[in-house]
Amino acid sequence: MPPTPEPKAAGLLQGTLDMMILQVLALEPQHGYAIASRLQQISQDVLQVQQGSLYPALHRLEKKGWLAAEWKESEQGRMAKIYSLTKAGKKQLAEETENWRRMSAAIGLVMGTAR
Amino acid sequence: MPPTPEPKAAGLLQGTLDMMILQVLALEPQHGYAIASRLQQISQDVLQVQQGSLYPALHRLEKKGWLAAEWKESEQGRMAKIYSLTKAGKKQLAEETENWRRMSAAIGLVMGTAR
DNA sequence: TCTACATACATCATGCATCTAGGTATGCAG
DNA sequence: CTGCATACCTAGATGCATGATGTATGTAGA
Repeated sequence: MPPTPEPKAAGLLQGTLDMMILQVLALEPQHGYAIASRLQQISQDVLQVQQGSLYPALHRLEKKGWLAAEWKESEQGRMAKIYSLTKAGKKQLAEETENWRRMSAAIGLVMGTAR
Repeated sequence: MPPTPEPKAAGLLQGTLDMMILQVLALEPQHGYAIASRLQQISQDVLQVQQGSLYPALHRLEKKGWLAAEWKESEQGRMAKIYSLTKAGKKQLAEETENWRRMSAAIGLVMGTAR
């Protein structure tokens, strides 16, 4: 058998995916597939974004006007849908970030992880 | 109109309620209503646990064997269902706490809140 | 006494984000 | 020509939080 299956980091925290997508796009426009890779990479493999979560999220955000999409060529020389933050998306990101801070701080208080 | 409606701290982070209930009960056995009050108080009013979330969660946790329930008199002199952590619940709490740390740290990395 | 409010439990319908599992298509390495 | 990484997508199931609603009791105040 394999060396030890590794518990495998479970799913995402509900509600944080949208925020993280906005954050990644705030740095630089990206296509979906790349966003997922970035998140996994930045988080050192803790966050694994399933495609079945990713694409619905992108469509959700675009429909709400936080994102704009455009077909372009990716770095690998293929067509890809490049997403970028709209002005409304930037505002939304600020709001969600602030809310995350409040929430995680509150949970920290409960869990005795203050500081 | 009222002085300013106050944005009102939105709901909980999906998946964190179970962990927080376990944590509160790790300090001292409590009945449901008191658990909700504690959480709100400890979090300085950021976390508002709806009864429609609370009681299903308690039943969920009891069914899984993390909690044990017993009818006793509350401090206010009424009958109340007092919940306490089982041994399995203690183990579960440790696991969920560890997972929360990993997750929130990972999100912190993404959001540039490392530290 | 009557009313309102806090305590204390509970369920149901709804909404919604995520996951699993499937599918299409292309380009490149072996 | 086979497999893998890239790149997009959807459908169905699951599971949790919410809002609404319901019951019952004790107590403070009018």
